[in-house]
Amino acid sequence: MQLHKRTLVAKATELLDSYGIADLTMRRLARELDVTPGALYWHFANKQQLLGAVADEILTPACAPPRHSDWPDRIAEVCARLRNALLSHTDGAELVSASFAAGQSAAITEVLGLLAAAAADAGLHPAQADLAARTIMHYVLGFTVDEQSRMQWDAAGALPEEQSVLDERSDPGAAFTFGLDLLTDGLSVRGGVRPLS
Amino acid sequence: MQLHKRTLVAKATELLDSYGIADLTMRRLARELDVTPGALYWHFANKQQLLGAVADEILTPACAPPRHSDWPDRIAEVCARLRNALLSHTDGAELVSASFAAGQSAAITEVLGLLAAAAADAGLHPAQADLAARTIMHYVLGFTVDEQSRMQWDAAGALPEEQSVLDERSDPGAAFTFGLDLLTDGLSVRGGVRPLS
DNA sequence: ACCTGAACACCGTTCAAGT
DNA sequence: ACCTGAACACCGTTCAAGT
Repeated sequence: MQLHKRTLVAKATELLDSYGIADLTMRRLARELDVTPGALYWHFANKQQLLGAVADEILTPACAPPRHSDWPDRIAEVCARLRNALLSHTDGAELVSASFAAGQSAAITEVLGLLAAAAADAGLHPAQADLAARTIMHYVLGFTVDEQSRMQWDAAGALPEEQSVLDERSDPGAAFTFGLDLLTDGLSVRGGVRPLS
Repeated sequence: MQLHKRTLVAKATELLDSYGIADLTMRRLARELDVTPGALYWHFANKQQLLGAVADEILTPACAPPRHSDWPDRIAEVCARLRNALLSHTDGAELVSASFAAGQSAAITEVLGLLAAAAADAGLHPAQADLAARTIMHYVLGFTVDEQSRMQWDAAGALPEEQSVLDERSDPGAAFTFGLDLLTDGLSVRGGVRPLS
């Protein structure tokens, strides 16, 4: 049976979910597909490109058109979807972060577009809106890489167990929202278009 | 002559500056020091730990006590020093970013402390100040990784050459300041302590 | 205490040659 | 067009044994 880009990406995503990014190697992927390592290079020029395709796969849910019309809600919605997408795959944040840095994912560019549009609605000039979008993206990726590495570290080791108060320190969701609100507040100051609240 | 941690770190930094992070391998470092790869593992438990020590070396200039007393100036000062430190070594941002994610650098913790103190002066509660510090750190690292990869990409290839206007799009320094101001504005909104201007 | 020798178990990538 | 075979040039880490 013939090999296709999509079967490659599907199996790669499966490997990622089961064993993590360290074990997502070209050789292992080839073995799992019962082909020679060289075969993969007919479909992808190199590993970076393959990882970019996996990043696109992971980010599909985050690319859907936002439901909210108010710009602060739209930013919150896109970022929440982004974080959820990253968290639903083992080492998802790390993989997407690497693909972002390498500029290998079309889906990341799409998400950046959604964020830039929201920033423009906040009143920023196009060039500033682009910068703001990248800033938000860096925040979400950085935060989620942190969060996920802690999660996976805790899942294997001993963790202090059950805090009584659910403040920003113990609840990652609250911490995420806090940092995002910091940026959103900054946007409304610089853009001049304040949120409805 | 005996091997010491500091000679190891010094040679590793030298390798980084000359050939980049991809060529900073344990085997190459050993070769350059005229020892067997195994010798390195007497001084460092693993590669991550060695890279953490290099990150500490890189970040030394960023750990100096800030000169400014006003909190927004202090944040700007620390972040500018941080960015400069990263930019003065090949792949410096990438290396420190990795050590941050791995939690292997004491110097990063120190810088986080400086930022958290400034955020507290802006009027945030301690837990919030810690989160704000991490948010700023994610921004600076993410931005500088981007900037540096573009720099090094341009240095080897063809670049469009000389924009006439020095706006945020063409001037990395202005873009950096813009994103940082976004966060600083957010801090003053949430903290209630507005900057002097 | 500090290092060597030698191995273990891998990597990404290329490319002539086959079908 | 698509894949195999086989190589090239490497990795990080471990550990008995030497000094």
